[in-house]
Order: sequence, then C-alpha cells, then structure tokens
Amino acid sequence: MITIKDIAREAGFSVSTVSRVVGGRRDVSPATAKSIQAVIDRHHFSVNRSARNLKRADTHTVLILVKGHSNMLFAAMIEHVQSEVRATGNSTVVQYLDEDENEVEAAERLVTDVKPSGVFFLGANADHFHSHAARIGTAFPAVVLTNSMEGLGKPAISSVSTDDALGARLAVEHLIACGHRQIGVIGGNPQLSTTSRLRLRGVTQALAAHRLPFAADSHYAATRYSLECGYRCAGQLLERCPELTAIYAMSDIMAIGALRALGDLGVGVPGQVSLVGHDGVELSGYTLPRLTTIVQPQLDLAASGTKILLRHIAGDGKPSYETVGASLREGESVRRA
Amino acid sequence: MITIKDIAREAGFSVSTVSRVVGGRRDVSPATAKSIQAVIDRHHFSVNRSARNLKRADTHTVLILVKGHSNMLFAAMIEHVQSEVRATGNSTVVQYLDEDENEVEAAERLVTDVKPSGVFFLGANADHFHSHAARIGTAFPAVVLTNSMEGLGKPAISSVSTDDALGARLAVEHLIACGHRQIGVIGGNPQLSTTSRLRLRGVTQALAAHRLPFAADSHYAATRYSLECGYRCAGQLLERCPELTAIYAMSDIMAIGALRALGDLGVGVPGQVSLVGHDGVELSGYTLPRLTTIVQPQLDLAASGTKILLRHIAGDGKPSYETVGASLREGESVRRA
DNA sequence: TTGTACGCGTTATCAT
DNA sequence: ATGATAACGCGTACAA
Repeated sequence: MITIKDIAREAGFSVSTVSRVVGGRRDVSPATAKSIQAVIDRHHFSVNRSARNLKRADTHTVLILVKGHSNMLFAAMIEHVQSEVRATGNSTVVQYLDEDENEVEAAERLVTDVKPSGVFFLGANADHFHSHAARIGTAFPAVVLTNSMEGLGKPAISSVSTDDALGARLAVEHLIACGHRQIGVIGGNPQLSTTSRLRLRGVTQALAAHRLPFAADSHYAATRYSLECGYRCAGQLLERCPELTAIYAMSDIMAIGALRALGDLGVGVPGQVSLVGHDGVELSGYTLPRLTTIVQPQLDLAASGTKILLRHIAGDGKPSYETVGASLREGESVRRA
Repeated sequence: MITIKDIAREAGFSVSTVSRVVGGRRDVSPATAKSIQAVIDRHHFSVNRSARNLKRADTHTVLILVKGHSNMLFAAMIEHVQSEVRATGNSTVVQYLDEDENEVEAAERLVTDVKPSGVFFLGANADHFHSHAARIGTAFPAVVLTNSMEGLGKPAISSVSTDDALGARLAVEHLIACGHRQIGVIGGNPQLSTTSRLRLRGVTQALAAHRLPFAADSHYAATRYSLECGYRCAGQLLERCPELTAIYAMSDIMAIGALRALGDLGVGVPGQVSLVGHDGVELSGYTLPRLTTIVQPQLDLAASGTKILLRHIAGDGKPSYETVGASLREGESVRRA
C-alpha cells in the first residue's frame, strides 16, 4: 500500500505539504503543488479514508437510511437525494433497513461507523426518535423524508413530508364525491406506523364529515406495504364486507396487489369496485386500469430535504418541519356511481 | 465520543482485554468478558471502524455496485446479497450507478475510498472489464451478477449469470409452440448491453430454427429498460409491423409498459397479441393479465455469488463463471393460436 | 511557504 | 489470562 509518506519522500517534500496538496488547500506554492501532484498521479495515490476519518470530524459523507428494500417510492427518491447531495460535493452511502427494524437504533450504530456529516431517513417513526435519539440530532444532523417529525422539538432533526392525513382525506373524499358510501381501507398497522396512523385519521375524518360508516374490524385491513399483503387484504375486506363499492389502499403497491385480487375474484375495477392508491409511483400510470392515486412530489421532498440538511450541517440546528402538497391524480380506477 | 479506553478504565481492565472482548475472541476468561460486556452495553459502545480499519488490512466490507436505480430485479437481489454477506460477518455498502455510467471506472474510483474486501456488480458490461480493470480483480476480488464474464480470463473476477440466450430462446420457442409466427421483440441496444446482445442472439436462434422471419428494423425495437420505453416501443412495433401476434420483451418492466400500450391501442392481451417478459420479478405475478416470463432465480444468483466472492477473499483467485438455469413461468399473457 | 511532531482509536506483538 | 506498547496513515498545531 502506498502512503502519503511514500509520496513525500519521492516528491522531496514533507508529509504535511503533501497532505495540503491532497486536501486541496491553497497555502502551498503552485510549483510545489504541481510537482507533488505529478507524483500522486503517477502512483494513483489516494488518501486512506480510515486514517483521515480518524482525525477529521467531518467525513463529507451523507448517510441515506432506507426502510424496506422494495419500496418504489423510496427507490425513486434515493436517486433524487443522491444527485442533490452529490451536487454539493458530498458523497453518499445507502444503507437498507428491514421494515420492522428500529431505524434510530440502527442509525446510532451506523453513525459511529460512517461518521457522516448528516443523515437522511427515508421512512421513520417519530416515536423511535423520542426514545433513542442520543447522538442523532446532537452529533449528526438528520432529515426525515416522507414522515413528519413535527412536535419532536429536538435540534437538527427536521422533516419534509406530505400531509398524510390530507392525502388520505383527498382519496376518500374523491370516492365519496363519486358516490361511494361503503369504502374499505387497506393500510399498515396504525400502532407501529405513523404514516398509517395519519392516513387512517384522514380516512375517518373524511367519512365522519359525511356521516358514513367505518368499522375498523370490517372496513380496515392492516398489513405490510407489499404486493402480497395488498392482494390478501383485498380479499379479506370483500369477504367481511361484500357491500363495499370502493377501496382506498395506503400505497400504490398495495393497490396493485388489490387490483390483482379483485381480478381473480371476478370483481371489475372500476366497474364493481373502485380503487384509489397512494404515493404516485411511476408504475401507477401503467396498470390496467391506471390507478387513481395520491401523489407525493418526490422531487420537492428530495430538494427541500437536501436544503435543510445542508443548513444543519452548516451549523444551524433549528429544526424545520416542511410539508409539501399531496394531490389526487385521476387514473381510471374510480367510477362515478 | 466514547472509546475503548473509557470502557477499559471503567471496567478495570486493560484496553487489550477490552479489544479482545469486542473482537469476540475466546482467549479471555468468561467472567472478565461478562463484566466488560456489561460496561460496553451500558454505554452502547461500538468500535470505531476507521481506527479498526487503519490497523487491519481487511475492512470486512463488501461493496455492492448497482447499475440503475429502478431495476426491480436488482432491488430484490440487493436484499438477498446483503443478507448472505452479513451472515458471514461482513458488512455491506451499496452504491448506485447511472445506467450509462462505466461501472468499472466507477469501481476503480470507489474502491480506494471504501477499501472493500470484495465487490459485487449488479449488472455490468464485459467490455468495460477488458479495458479498464486495473485494480478490480487484482487488489479487490469481484463477482458480477446477472452478466457473464466468461472468457474474460482475469483472476478474481467471476460471474454468476443466467443463460441469457437460453432464456430468450425459451421465451420465443414458447411463443412459436403456441402457434405464433410473427414475433416482435423489445430490448436494449445490443451494441451497449451484453444482456441485450445475448438475448437477441437467443431470439434469432429460436426463430432461425423454425425458419421464421425476423427483420431487425421491423421486428426489433431497441431502447432502455424502463416502463416508458416499453410503452413506446410496443406502439412502434405494432405500427411498423401490424401483423404481429406476439411480443417478447427483454425485461418484465418493459413488458408491463408494453402491456399498458397495447391496452391503450385497444389490442387485447393475450387475445390479439401475446406477451412474454423476462426476469420474473414479483410484480409480474400481479399484472392483469399475469405475465408469462423467464425467471432468473434470484436466490441462487445471490447465494452462488457470495460463495465465490468469499472464496476469492480467502485468497483463491481462480475465476469461475457459473450459470444458473433460466426457466419459463407461464402466466396468462400468452395465447395458444 | 514549509517542516516537525503529536495524537486520533484500534489491534497485534510480545511480555508477564 | 492479561497488560504494556508500538504501530497503522493521516491532519494539524506549532515552529521555523
């Protein structure tokens, strides 16, 4: 392994001078810099990150923590966040977490390894931040994407989210406006997932405003955010409550599972049952029928999030809890009754 | 920041003994280990990776290089590879590359940063390895997944792939067996993508074996592996060649795009046009109609790949080029004519 | 502008 | 079984 010492020796300068050159600093004469750089290039030398990070506080690396492997919304957002972050001269490291893993505990572990300048959470539960956040926010600024941390009140832990309750309300109100009265809902476990809790609140708000029935055991099926679970729950819902004319699924992926289930049951969409999804992933524009869905603006989430994280990294720990708009995108999966 | 020294002081032992405990070694008395572990747990101490890696030659980290952000097959495989690798006590770092980026150049850059014990490529072009691989294979063993590196002949660069030509042949032969004679193909640019080149070869082999026509300009549409491109190409294909009764798409994602396009054109699937995809992603079992597709066994790819990479890491640089079987999974998108 | 020297947190070697 | 101590490669006061 070639080290900075080797370069120094060969270039005929001290290690400090070489260190200055590789660090891209200007307090070294151009001539010296040039001759040292030549030696560096000749040997394809690059600094040992471990050694550097052992000294430096800041690694100029942003850690991206993603909850769940097969979340299409998150997959799209990783891309946006990465390009935003890289445009600022930082590098990125992606780490996937299992859906049921406690992301804050995992983060606390990982930050000692990676020593990131900041952390992005793609999906997170506010409760976890209340209990475990020892160093997140204190030693490392964090921005949570898609989930709101409003009310957390810890410095340097911000969030950019869509208004989940609003989104769900839009979905259900659209169904109501189209004449639906018996609406089933497929979602996550409201005990465990903030997102599910908020979206469920939006559902009940919309239904209550129109004095429509909603019995949790017959109209709500709680499960994971996956194709398979969407499939299974759609069947359960229809079995428990055959008079359903519409289903709102809290994610497009669940909606797509549900769509297939309804197909297998010989139930036409939107002919017999209407369907609304949530997230607005690209795929929702390619199903048969195209999904009517609640769109989360991925680009805005990524852009705003990066801006806030950079502000935190720069030293401003004042948390901000931004909300970007959610909107209904009409597809072909809802029928006016 | 809490260090091994702090633990040592509080536990009343030397740093060496603590180091042995965190390293999980057995040359320390159970009683000592237990009392030290208690202190470690109390403080949620975990070793500083930078410092450890500064000493150790081996970082015990596997770099996973993924080509393209929204590849569902790769997304599923990341999950498998990660759990396989972690089961061996190594950690993983995921890096995404743009689809048109040269993955070998990127890897050469990244390995100096990460100093991984080994590198996984999810998707790669053999040509790039011929021209640029200076340190990959030499300093860092690598395993390419889904693309074959057969014939490369460089040490410690292996591959586990499905037989792409075979898969494509199975797809087309199935269509032929079902009575189709005019078969269109949607794929990638065979100049740029090894996968596309091999699958195209499979197509022409199958067609030639049955003396069926295949004119590249009318029967083949080359594009990127995306929903949108699948959509667009299906339309083009049908316009150029209206007598088509079947389409083979070189990825499920393209097939799903094509499915939607056919829907928009009022062309029934499989009624008027049959469709076969490739990859066997979970989603292909949830479309309407379910896709008939060529399945790449993700688990086998990940498991075999990990085994080979570990062998390379252990010092055995003999490359191996494994091929796992591809098979046809019948869905509902092909009609017997 | 350049160099000297120390320490970052850990592991490995060698004693005990 | 346990401890003292010397590296590992680099950045950075501080000195020159």
